[in-house]
Amino acid sequence: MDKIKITLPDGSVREYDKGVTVLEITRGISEGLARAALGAVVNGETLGMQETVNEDSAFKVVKFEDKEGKEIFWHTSAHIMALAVQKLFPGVKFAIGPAIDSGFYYDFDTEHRFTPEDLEKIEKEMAKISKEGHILERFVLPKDEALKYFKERGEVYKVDLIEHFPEDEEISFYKLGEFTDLCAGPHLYDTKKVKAIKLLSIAGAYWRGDEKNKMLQRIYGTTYEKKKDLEEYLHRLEEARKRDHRKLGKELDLFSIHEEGPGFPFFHPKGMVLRNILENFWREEHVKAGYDEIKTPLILNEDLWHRSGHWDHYKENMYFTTIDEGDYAIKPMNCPGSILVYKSKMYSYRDLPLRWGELGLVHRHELSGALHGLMRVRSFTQDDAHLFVLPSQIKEELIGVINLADHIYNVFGFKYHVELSTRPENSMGTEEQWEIATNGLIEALKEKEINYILNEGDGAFYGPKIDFHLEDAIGRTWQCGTIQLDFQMPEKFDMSYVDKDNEKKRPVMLHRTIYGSMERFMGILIEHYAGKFPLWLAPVQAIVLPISDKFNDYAFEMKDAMESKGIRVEIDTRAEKIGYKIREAQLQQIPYMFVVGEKEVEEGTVSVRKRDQGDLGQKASEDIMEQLIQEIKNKDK
RNA sequence: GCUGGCGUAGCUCAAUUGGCAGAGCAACUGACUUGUAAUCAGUAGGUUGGGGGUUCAAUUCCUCUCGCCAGCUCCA
Repeated sequence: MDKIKITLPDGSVREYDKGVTVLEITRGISEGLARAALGAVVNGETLGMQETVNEDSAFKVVKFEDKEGKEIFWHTSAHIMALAVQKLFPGVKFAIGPAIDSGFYYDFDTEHRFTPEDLEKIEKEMAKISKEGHILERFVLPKDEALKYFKERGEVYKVDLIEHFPEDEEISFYKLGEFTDLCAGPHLYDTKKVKAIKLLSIAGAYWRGDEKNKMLQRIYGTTYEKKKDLEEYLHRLEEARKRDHRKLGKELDLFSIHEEGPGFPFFHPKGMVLRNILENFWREEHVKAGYDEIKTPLILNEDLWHRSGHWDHYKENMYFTTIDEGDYAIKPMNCPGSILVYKSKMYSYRDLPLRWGELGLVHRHELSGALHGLMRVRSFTQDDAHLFVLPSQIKEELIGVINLADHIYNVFGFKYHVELSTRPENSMGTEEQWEIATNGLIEALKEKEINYILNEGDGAFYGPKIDFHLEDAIGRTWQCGTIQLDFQMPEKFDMSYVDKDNEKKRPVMLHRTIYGSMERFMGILIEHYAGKFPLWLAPVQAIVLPISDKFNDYAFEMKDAMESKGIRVEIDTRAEKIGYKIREAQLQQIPYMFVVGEKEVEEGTVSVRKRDQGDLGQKASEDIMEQLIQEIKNKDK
């Protein structure tokens, strides 16, 4: 294996395997202060670092994988930005400034309103700081001295942070020029590497993320060592903007959202073709997986929502109405409806598990600022299902749902990861019930050998959940599927089945979605494919393009032949040149274009042109299309 | 909801210190009858998101309101 040679400041040379990024080398010094190991050289290049060190250790090399290396780079960049802001805007108070996925931010508290012009000024100042090559120096203070340090300087946010630290902990600081920050590190050795700098945006953010706290001003930025890498990143941002489903939804005429109904999307004919394909596919897969389908009403009386707990836990997100002086609510979730279906008769243990799917339209009053195209709306159709199972069937049924989700995501070529959310503060039920439910989910995940991220306290009010987060083509993730294990609703609604021993017993309820919602899933699909849908999803699969109107009759013949085979085909008979028609068909991302002119009429064929770029996919209709093309071409042979 | 920014033709965007609202594409009409990413000519299209105010005069300044965008919070 390739080795990296590192020359340490004392002249000694060490070798490390390639493939790890060695960013930090530390050296112990006296007086309880840690200082930079000066000038470690890796493959001829000076590296830097800072890290906690005790007096005994001569050197400590901390190896970072790529991701952590970037974090360090951006974290140092945040400090550079803070120093620049301190210089340009004296009196600014500092909150926090971490690295994030693709850069960093810092939260500031100041009367001054940052403007785009300010960002340019700050960028310039940062470049200057970078060039000057300041060293980041680390030192520690006991808690009381650390508090005193920031109190004297009026840094209320730093004081607030330190007050939450344990009493006996040493507080670590990093000093960069005139800017000294509370910071655990680690950092780059100096500022020289931060060469390509771009501040991206200004936004509001609450202190500690709590909307009751003061709103601070957050500046987002990103930095790279090489200008080329920054340009590549900005290019990727631009590409992401190009595949924004709100833009493509308009261009491809799939859906629209109007001022008359913020958060209530309208689906156009082509959008409905896509939506219906998704629904049909969903139904086919659920029949195979042993599901039945139900449908429950949108409006149900208020009393039901009191019983379900939604009144106490979800009221602020619900819409209400009055009918004949009675109080009603528009459903924000489908479960109570499903429960009423269950309660309409008696069940034997032999009837369970019941798996009831429902494409259920729900309405939720989301905050106006949260609305986002199809991804976050106020009315949406969940591809919901409720499973009523014996306690002994929990694990098996959970695994069944996980398998179904995995299968469906694979068809679309989505990668995904799973997150587990546990009991929130404002929830129903006993500690014991929550533990059993949470362990049930963990066991199913273990059995499937699925790694997951834990979100403490993020569960639904009636039970813990696992969420499936899908990754789109450019690496962003979106929460779609969810599985929730619920002991509360069956109890609230006194649900039962009759067991072997002739005793009435309580079923367990599973809530789950796979697409999540038709709307969000469509939004993700549009961005995932950048509008270049695989053939089986394309709203228009083919278009017939006559060279001139002399060939219209033949073109219609071809169109009819394809339609009779179930192909979604259009025809463009306008008096335009063929180049113009092809350009339009290409912009509409139509997978197949069939050009017909004199030659084709004579030979009884069509000339096939495939859409540029975009995988036509492997599912279903691909075969039919190819077969059809062959049939037309071989017609007279 | 909060902080900041933005709303001009169906779309993408112009309009100097407040001084006659414009262009390209799309649409429509006509000509052209076309061979693989934009044929030519013409026509029409606007209470400048909405209300109120300042002014001789408001797309421009002030104010309220609605919507959109980014972020926070929240979430399928």
